Amino acid sequence: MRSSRHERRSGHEEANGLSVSGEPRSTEQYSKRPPTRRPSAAPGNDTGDGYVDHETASDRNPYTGQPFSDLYYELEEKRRALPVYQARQRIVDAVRRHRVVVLQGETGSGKTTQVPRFLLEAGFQRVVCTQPRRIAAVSVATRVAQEMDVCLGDLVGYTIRFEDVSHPKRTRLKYVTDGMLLREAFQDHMLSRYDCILLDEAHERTLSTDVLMGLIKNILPVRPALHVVVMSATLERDHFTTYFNQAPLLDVSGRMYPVDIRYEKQPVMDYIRAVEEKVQYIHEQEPAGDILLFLTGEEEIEDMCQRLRYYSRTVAKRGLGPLHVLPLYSALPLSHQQRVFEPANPPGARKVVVATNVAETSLTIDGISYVIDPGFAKSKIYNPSTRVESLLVSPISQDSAKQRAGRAGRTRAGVCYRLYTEDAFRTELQERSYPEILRCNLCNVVLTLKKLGIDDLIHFDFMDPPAPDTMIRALETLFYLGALDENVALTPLGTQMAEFPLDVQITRMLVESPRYRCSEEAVTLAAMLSVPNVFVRPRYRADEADARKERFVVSDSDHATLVCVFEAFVKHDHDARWCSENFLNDRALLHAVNIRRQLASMLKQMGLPLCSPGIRAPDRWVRLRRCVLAGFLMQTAFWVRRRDYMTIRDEQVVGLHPSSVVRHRPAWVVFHEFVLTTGNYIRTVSQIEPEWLFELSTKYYDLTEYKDGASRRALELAAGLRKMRRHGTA
DNA sequence: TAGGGTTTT
Repeated sequence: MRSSRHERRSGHEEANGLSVSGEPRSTEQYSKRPPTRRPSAAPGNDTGDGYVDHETASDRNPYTGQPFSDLYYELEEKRRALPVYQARQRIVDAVRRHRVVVLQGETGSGKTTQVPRFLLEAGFQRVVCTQPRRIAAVSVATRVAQEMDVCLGDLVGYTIRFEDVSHPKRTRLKYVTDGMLLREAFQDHMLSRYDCILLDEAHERTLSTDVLMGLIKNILPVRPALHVVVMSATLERDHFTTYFNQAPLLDVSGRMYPVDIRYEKQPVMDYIRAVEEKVQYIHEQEPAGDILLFLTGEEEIEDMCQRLRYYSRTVAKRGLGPLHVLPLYSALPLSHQQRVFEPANPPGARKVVVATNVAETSLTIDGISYVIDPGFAKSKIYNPSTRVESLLVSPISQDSAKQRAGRAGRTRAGVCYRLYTEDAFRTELQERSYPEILRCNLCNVVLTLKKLGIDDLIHFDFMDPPAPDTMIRALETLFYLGALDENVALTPLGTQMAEFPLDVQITRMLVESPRYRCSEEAVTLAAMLSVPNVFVRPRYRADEADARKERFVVSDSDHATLVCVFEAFVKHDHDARWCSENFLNDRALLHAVNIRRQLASMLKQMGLPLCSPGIRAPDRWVRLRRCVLAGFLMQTAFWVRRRDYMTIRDEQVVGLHPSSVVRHRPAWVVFHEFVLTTGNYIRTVSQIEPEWLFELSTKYYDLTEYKDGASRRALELAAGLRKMRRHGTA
């Protein structure tokens, strides 16, 4: 096969005047093909319709002119065995014939690695394929480059935050995170670099993919040569085809093994106990095979692991093999996460992976025979009336349950135990999960859309339009932050703010920071506020962890404390051991180092000076606290009683979160976030002086805007105080 | 005086 003679690429496409889009294309355009398609570059056999069939290709790589490597032949064999390979002509034909095609297929069908390549080989000039996760973009691009026997970063590449392994001209197939493609659209509203865009894992409905879909729908009519493929898991629905005006649906079934779904006969009262019993049942009654079970969070998982390890010790006495119990959640150190991919220890033990939703989408563990699905997950919800985002344990969707079940059929036939009744599955679980865009505040989405040149947000064609209240809240916040004007138009400040990959309040703090002469500190803080909590506090060593934290404390500011932690981390050369001794999460801190570097270079590019009062300056933290207030000006609270504060305007009674280092109950604080857990808490707070509020010269603290109430009285008191100080009487 | 699912720019 590989030695068969190939035909030189004929002029077929030019001859019939058809481009891949089925639209006339001038020869001038056609002649702009990159060198890889020159006849001398020896491409594969043209099957007569413009599709190059590498089955009859030569033993020289058409893209490099080099002989193929041994790895190439090995991978080529595997690739041809993929289900999607059989459908390649069908896929190419459909994409040529239609502007948008929806392609469904399970993980394992090979759609992510193969479809973009089919389209490249069919003659598309620049193909981009989005992924929701960085790690997927990297690993898929690497794989495809290997399969095509080309150097990664040349013909095939990837672009993710902090890492661009692509060539501006030579890269013709690029994998990117969805957020990254959205960023690219900031510079190039029409995404004119690409003639083919693939949105992969669209069923996950990430914020960025949703915005991209809306954007692309806008672009399609003005870019007649653009073709789009929306790829998703098979979830039996026509949501995408409807949204894209009856786009054709192709199904590329994956190589899935059957999964036997077993329901409970009666509703389960205590799912934790039911999970434990189900593991015991499987271990004692069912054949060998690893178990994956889903729980909602770290604490639940660590508890369950303890229980199961205890059980494992007891069964050993009864002559049963041991369990190898492994937790899996994203906050777990990477080395611990890796353990779920290793063989069971001792050999022959039954592996039990106790996981959060990471195992539903991000991490795929092969060799699972049993899935236990209690039907719950934590999910973020946003309440626009209180402006609070919170995590809530809630029932999963039918789609999510299907995804979980599928995890048992990846390498062999499996069983999924659903710890709820079949009736509950049909009547109580909603069909789909709420997409992210309906569950979070929209400040950044609005800013992004404005930056993309979309002015009419009301008529923007979201697949699922967000609630009007949420939209209004976002517009209001952006207005007070100075990003939008009275006409809801982007201000110069807003244009600048949209560039930053940060929450809008953090961005505002950052761009204000040179004015407070503390931009060095502000950049550090911005990075620290953008990563997960750096303080580790294991339940059984809580006191020890608290004692260690004391070393970094600046007693009137959690924000300043975070800066101190970061600076200590840098001083200790990013040392992982130092982190673990000090109960700090080194992964989060390293991430903060990267973010800080990126932000500092952005500030420099924008001509915003990096300055600091110096680490010994007595007013260092005062400046930082004022600067935080400049960004988080809508998030202040005043003291009412004991540990209780009241938020300004909304007048919610909130507690100071117990993790705060601020203990002396200052009259006014600025807070980073409002969390709803076992109570209402404000978390990551700093003391502020009330007169700073009026010095912000913002409408937000204009007393005439306040009805008579606690907020007004608190502000009046503060204003009175200000007057008294001015007259030297206080 | 406590709990944070997952991901991205």
